Amino acid sequence: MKKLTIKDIAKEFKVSISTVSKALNDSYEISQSTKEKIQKYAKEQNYKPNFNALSLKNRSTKTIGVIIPTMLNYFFAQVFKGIEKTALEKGYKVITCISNESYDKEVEIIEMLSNGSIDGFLLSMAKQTELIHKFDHFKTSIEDGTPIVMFDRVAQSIACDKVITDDLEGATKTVEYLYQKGHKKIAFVSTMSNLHIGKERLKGYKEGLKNVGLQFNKDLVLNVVEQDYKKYKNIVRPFIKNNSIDAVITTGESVAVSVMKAIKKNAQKIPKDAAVIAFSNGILSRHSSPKMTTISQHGEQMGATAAKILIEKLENKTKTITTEIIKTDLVIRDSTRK
Amino acid sequence: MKKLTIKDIAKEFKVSISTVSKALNDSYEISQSTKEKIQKYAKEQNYKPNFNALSLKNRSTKTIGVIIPTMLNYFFAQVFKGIEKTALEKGYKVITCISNESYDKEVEIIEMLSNGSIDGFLLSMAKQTELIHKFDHFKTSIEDGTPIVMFDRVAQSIACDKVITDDLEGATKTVEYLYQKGHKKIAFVSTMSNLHIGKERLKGYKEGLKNVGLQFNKDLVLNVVEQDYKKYKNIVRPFIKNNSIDAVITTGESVAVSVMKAIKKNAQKIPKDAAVIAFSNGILSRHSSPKMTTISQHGEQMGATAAKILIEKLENKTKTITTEIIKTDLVIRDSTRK
DNA sequence: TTTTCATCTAAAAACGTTTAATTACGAAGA
DNA sequence: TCTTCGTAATTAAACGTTTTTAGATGAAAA
Repeated sequence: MKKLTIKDIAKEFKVSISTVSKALNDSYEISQSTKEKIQKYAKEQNYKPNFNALSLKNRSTKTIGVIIPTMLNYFFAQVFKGIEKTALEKGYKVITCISNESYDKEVEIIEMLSNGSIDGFLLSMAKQTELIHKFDHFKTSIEDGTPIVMFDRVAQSIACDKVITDDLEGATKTVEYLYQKGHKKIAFVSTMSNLHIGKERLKGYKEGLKNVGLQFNKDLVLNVVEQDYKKYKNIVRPFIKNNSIDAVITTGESVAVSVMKAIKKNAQKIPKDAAVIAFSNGILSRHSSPKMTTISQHGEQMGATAAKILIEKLENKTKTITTEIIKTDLVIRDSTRK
Repeated sequence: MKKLTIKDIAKEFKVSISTVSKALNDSYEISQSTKEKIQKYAKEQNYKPNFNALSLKNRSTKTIGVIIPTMLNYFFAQVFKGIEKTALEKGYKVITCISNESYDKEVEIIEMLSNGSIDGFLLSMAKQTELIHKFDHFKTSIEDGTPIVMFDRVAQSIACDKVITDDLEGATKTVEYLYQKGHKKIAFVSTMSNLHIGKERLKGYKEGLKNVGLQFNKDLVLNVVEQDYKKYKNIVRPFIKNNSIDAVITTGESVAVSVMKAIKKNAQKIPKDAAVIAFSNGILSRHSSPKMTTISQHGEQMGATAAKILIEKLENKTKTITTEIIKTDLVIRDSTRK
């Protein structure tokens, strides 16, 4: 019933607790016979060293704090999968908290976990935090000796390890790909124009246009606010109707679905008359009709990389600060010409 | 830099550590003046009692272990959201592990966390566990004093608290609803015929038929294996083609999309000629065309309920074992007649 | 026989807390 | 004056480990 401790084992064999501890750790100081019987007994009784006692002693919890804006998003869920898997492989547990895109929640979580619960943080900023640009909580944590590795939505000005996707190049390459397939009027629809990664994608779009010799036309850029996906239609439809577009790049799959509907409504065939490509990792793109060509982001790899970097830092294998860039992939499906 | 401890504060004021401890806990044994100056200082210096020391002393970690089959699933992600939110509100942290539907992983996780890392478990069984029907790891954990609350995929034979959805009634009501809208040939497509909840849904379907006086016809039941969603088409299309169906209930949204496509292919209009209703919480149903009518499962509420039950148990407010049933809701969208 | 050494085991301190038991000291009551 | 009491503080033990330091025993060396 009650958990077995080293003390109980000591009593069982009428030896001191230090003998038991050393026996279990296979110390040279302990005779073979003693070690054997103690180890055998411990195994039989399923003895497990108490986690809190160990953490207290070692001043290390083998636990990582993860702060993620939401889990109701395929990309972040993928990142989390990568984190959890890698952490477990390396013997680390994961305490996961959801910031819900709120700055206050983020601060609260960091506060709460800064009492020796965890060895380091893995986090992606809340939207609100990025908008109001308040990063003191991150700085404090790092200064207090709790390292942070940021992923996807990172704070430029904070000196810490980062893992990001190559949003810029992803967009650039996509424009080039579309141009190569014969598209000339390529639109860009963004649901994250206020976020850094949104800006990067736009920048990449412009760069792509320049690379292929197309003129940038601000009328072909549409910014919609995320969340109210039901309203996408009202904004997207006129945009498609009023511009004779032959390709659209979107920053997310949800709005891409709206775009596809609008294109069809506009009596254009996909991909014959107009192609659609979305930044996405979701399931929507795989089930839409036609199935969507996407710029895929390798969320799991991002999570795994971030976890690896943090753990190496915690185990003092690295001193330097790095920014790892995860490449995007163009996954060709049926919303683009063959 | 280094974390402030009670000892440091004691040194600062040249008092004993117990005085500091009592002062911080506002004990009557300590004079007002001493309490004030110590509390003030602690606040200024942002003192936080060490988590591991506390856990060791109190034999309670205020931490919950969550074992979830996957996060790449909107329903489970919703459940997790509910868990995390409720836990945090009640001052609990959450260590989250993904079983990936694997029995071995599940066992490994329970082993790993059974060293005083957590006070209790919140879990939904891996598919494999349910199939091979091996529940000893659950039993052991409970016997060793670590309570478990199971959600959604629960082990009938284990005596512990459970939170489930009313799959049976959800299906029954749906059949009745469809009948009332004039449907007579109602099919049932399952992606989880081997899981208990799958069986419940089938049972509910049959019951519904009986209630409205329709004959059960096994030809109208289609079982497909989950996962290979790309292959759904090959199985679903002939099924739709060969049976003159006027309504379909599916256990998931992914296969429902296939069903809808097959119906269209079969030159039937949705919902005029055939209606489709899926058990689902996902985003697919909200973005499909037509938008799907669903039996919605309240994942967040399920998570919140499970967390609440576990925490009450941990804080000794409850002794009894309960099974909480979360009702489903029929969310009417455009794949059913008005 | 005494010293020295090797081998094994035990005691004690430490990690950061809380709390029961104890002490110190001055004021009030006898 | 002596006892009793109340207040404010300290000491010590405990939670479960690891690790440093110390001790015991017996055999080999002198």
